[in-house]
Amino acid sequence: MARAATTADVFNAVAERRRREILEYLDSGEATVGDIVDRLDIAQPQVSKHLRVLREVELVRSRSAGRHKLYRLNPEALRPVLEWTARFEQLWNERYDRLDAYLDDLQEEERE
Amino acid sequence: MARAATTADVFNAVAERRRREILEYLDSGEATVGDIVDRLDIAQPQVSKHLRVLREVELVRSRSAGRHKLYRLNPEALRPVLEWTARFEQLWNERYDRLDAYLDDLQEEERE
DNA sequence: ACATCATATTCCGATATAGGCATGTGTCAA
DNA sequence: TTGACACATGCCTATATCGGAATATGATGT
Repeated sequence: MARAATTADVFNAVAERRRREILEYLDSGEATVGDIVDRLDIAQPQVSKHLRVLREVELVRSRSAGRHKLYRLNPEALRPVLEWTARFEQLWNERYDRLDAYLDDLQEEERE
Repeated sequence: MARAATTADVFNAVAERRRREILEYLDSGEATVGDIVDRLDIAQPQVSKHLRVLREVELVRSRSAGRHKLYRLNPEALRPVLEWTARFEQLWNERYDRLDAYLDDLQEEERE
């Protein structure tokens, strides 16, 4: 047996940097394959392939618009990752703070 | 180029089911390689290999105790995953609820 | 020194990837 | 219909995985 398919689940799909970058970009709204190609400087075929993987795990959805295809993020599909990760949250915060407080801290750090 | 190494970052390390299971098990405290073998029913060599990967990305630490080796979770290393995933959180909740409320809901669901 | 227990490493085979490049499919406009 | 544009797919190579089996390393007790 080899490594699990990238389409096996969201964890595998998201393990790839490029795909994470694509998702981050789509965070700002619908985008065309060409938009992604230009913005992230990835060859068009690879973008299409990555989008295929992301579509298979439901991380993105698409709709056709003329000869373009608009891709949009489906963040719901990331739930399993958040859920799984969050179960360990209390462990790295000895005072068992709530997660939102933790996230607030992160935002403050980013501000500096 | 092939797929990124499993030790390339935490995302890749955590993409593997077995490794996630090992981390979940270690959530309950230090454990021996043998403990993991027994509890998760994975062959010993594969457990050692998985632990190697997890160690390389700092997700676990180890200490020797006689002829045993005790592995413990280092949840800090999961931060990048939580941070990255959390940035999309507001998107899957139209009312922009706080994340802790979201988690509370999850707990209730699990209770049933 | 030796046998034993606990863990790590190596070799193997099967599989699947990501990127590069060429090509196919589909849509629009003249 | 033809050409141009947007996107998808196929083929190829290099690489890295996972599991299984065998073996190596390391510590313990006698």
